[in-house]
Amino acid sequence: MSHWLLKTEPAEWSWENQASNSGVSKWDGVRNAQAQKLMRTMNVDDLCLFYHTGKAKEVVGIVRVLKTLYPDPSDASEKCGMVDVKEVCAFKVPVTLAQLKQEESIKDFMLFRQPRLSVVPVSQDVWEKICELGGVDISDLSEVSTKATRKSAAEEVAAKGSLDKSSKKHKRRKRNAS
DNA sequence: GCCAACGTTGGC
DNA sequence: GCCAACGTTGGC
Repeated sequence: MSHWLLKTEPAEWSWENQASNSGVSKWDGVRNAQAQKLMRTMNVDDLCLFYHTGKAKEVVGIVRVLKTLYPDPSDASEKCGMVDVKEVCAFKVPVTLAQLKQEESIKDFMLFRQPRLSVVPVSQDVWEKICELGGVDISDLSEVSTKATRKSAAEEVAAKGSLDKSSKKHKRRKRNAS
């Protein structure tokens, strides 16, 4: 499984927006060729850091890839694709870019070297570090992921109730309020 | 197919 | 608001 960082300008699409609609959304509007190439390699259940650019400049939560790349109808050239993502959890504490830049252990994070790229690969080291800083328990995430992998994402959504029932240890995730 | 000029992104 | 770093466009 791979990890990613997805950037968004909160004025256009924020974590609060993501949390609505059962936390599910299309990640459309990506036009950059390199970002498209990276998105193409995303797999179902890959986990992504949800990053606010602009004034905020901080990682605020985690989303999971629900559907791999498919055509983005908002692209007139019909060449660009998009993925579907679903909210996994919010960070207990947002992790700022300034904070990350001070971390000696993740100096080679691609986010620093290519600040304009809106889809950034995240190494395991960086993933663990950022989740730790955000107050998120990674083992809790792998439980969700492993379970989801057994069924396709579509099935998971459809069979949500039965999944909940059949899993003794299942921890109920926070439903989006608002 | 090169490259200058221009546009865009996003950190500072 | 500025500017560095890219990306894109279009003339040649």
